[in-house]
Amino acid sequence: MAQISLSFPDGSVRSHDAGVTPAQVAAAIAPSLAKKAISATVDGVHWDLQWPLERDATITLNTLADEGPALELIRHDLAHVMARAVQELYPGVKVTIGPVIKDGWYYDFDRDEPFTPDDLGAIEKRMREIIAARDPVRTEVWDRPRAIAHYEAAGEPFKVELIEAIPGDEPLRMYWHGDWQDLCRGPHLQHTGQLPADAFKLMSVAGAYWRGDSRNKMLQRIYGVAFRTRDALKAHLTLLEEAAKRDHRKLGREMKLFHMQEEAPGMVFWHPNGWTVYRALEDYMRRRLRTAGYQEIKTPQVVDRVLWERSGHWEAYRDNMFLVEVDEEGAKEKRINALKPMNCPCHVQIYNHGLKSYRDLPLRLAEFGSCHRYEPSGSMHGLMRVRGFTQDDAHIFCTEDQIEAECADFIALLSSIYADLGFANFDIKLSTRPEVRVGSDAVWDKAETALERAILKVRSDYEVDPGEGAFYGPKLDFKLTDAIGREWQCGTFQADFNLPERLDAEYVGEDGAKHRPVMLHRAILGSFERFLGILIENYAGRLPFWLAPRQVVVATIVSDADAYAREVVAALTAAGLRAELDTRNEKINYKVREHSVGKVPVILALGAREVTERTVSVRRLGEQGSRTAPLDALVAELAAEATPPDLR
RNA sequence: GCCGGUUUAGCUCAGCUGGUAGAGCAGCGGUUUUGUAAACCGAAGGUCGGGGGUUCGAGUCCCUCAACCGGCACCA
Repeated sequence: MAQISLSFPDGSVRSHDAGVTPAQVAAAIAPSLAKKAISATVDGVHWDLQWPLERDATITLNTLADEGPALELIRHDLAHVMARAVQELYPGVKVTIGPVIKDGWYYDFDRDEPFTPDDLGAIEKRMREIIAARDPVRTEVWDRPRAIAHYEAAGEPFKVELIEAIPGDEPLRMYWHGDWQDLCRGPHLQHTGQLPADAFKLMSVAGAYWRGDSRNKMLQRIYGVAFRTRDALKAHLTLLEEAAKRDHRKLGREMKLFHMQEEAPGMVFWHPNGWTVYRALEDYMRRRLRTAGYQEIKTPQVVDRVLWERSGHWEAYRDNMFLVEVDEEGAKEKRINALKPMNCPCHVQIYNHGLKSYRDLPLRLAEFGSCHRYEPSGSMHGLMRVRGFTQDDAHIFCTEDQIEAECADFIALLSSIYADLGFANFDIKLSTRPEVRVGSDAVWDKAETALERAILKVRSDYEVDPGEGAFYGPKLDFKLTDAIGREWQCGTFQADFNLPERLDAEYVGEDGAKHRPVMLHRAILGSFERFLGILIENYAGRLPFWLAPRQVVVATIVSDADAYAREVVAALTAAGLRAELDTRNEKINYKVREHSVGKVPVILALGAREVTERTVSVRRLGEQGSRTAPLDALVAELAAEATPPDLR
């Protein structure tokens, strides 16, 4: 029999018969290793202990101590164990897929009855029994007809469909956990006893469409989380609790920032505190855009359908538009208007006024554009996904040759703004040409390269999403993460070869002839609403001083300090600070607690001593103690701190 | 939009198998003048998300609509 040589991480090389399995290799080294091994990594590929090795390779034997492979296997095997538990407890349930995801796994089932929280408990219990049984994991390679026949006989139509979707005549791999069988590419553990019975938890059940398509049947998805140890699981659950405390919907209530109500779903009622933050952010953005060469404009909210017909929105986007019907006296038919869902067509109207020369380009028109979109009811989420929102929108009209420079400038501006606002890290995604598109391949080549090169000027890591671009041009998405780890698109940069054509935008070139400009849609915050939601969560409500709605609360300890407190508030206000007075008949402990909960960054406590000395006792949010400072010095200090980052 | 869950006082929540609603905090009135994360006493506060039905009787059971929460789909 042929020999193969296996190189180990410590540099040693061992010779084995071809076809040897990693399990046998481990056994040849030490019985203890054979026992605790969970998988191998063979030339960088995660390899099942049962899979034969046919040629020379570098090999690492993994144990539960190796976090990466261990977590992957634990989560993957738990998905199988859960599916087995479900089929044992609820005969007739059909299985589909169960992949590993961040922190855990899910498995989608087809069952007529819904799973209840009680069911989750029962399933977990059954899973622990399967783990305690230490059932062996076994694998075999089957050919396609056999696999299909098996699943047809077993009444598992989803599995049949999966097999049929696997390309070519690839052999299929079957896995058994005990007697329970599943189609799976592996790898898996040696036996269920290698699973940590106390380090996983079933979290929730949710609907999910078969193969992610809303035209398909809705299945029931059970989510689980798993780690290597009980402590790691507990740490994860604690993290979730902490994240829940940062939820902007909860903080928005506690900090009296905004509310929403049934009569206007997806619309925000901004309260004084929240609106203060909003305006501080808007003022900042206005300054940044002005210095970056943008001109601010304002366009109508309500626009006749004819413009939306011309722009193409009427055909493509009408279902998402709020329509306004106007019954004009004497008119033959009702006139239909729509609340603008986007600003672009209006911006082109401004561009189209007057003849533009190539010398006018690039022309950057910015608007804090209030838009309304009828979002699906199930997609709304606090401030993150709303029906009425304001974009920090702008459209750059330029030539194809200017795309790259404009994109590079944009990314630089966005990076600087994100940094000012506390986001050093964000993800960039480049979406390239889809199947159905407008514009020549030459133009797409040019635009995609321009975007790519612009990114590379700033950083090397970005994700490419082939085919996910808009039909009118390639785009960049800039994503930030919320408290619960969900990603939200904020910034965007989209090249558009379509709208200038549809709305007949042109400029006179150097050659005296008329040309079509390219239109670049771009936003940095995305929407003020979403961005504020993310800001609140990112800072857990403790906004930077310059953005804090109430920067200082002046709280009296005794009523004899009331007059002086009013004087202190006046001094702070005169220095441009947002200060509030609290002379209520309450103990200082009470006031400190209440304003701390309200996330006020600075509390000034005033008692008899401060009145006499003309000082203030300063307590910073999050700090335990306090310090005493002369009033004038403190006012100057805070005024400096309140300066927005771009004015420092 | 789809699946599941939830909706009781301003907020957080209790209310078992149907017998006509309860707590803490907040708010209000009073006492207290207080030194850095909740002083004390008192009175009050709810058509139990909307509508319909079953029943002698519905917060509780059924239907329906809505909003919200978690997913899925959507986010040209």
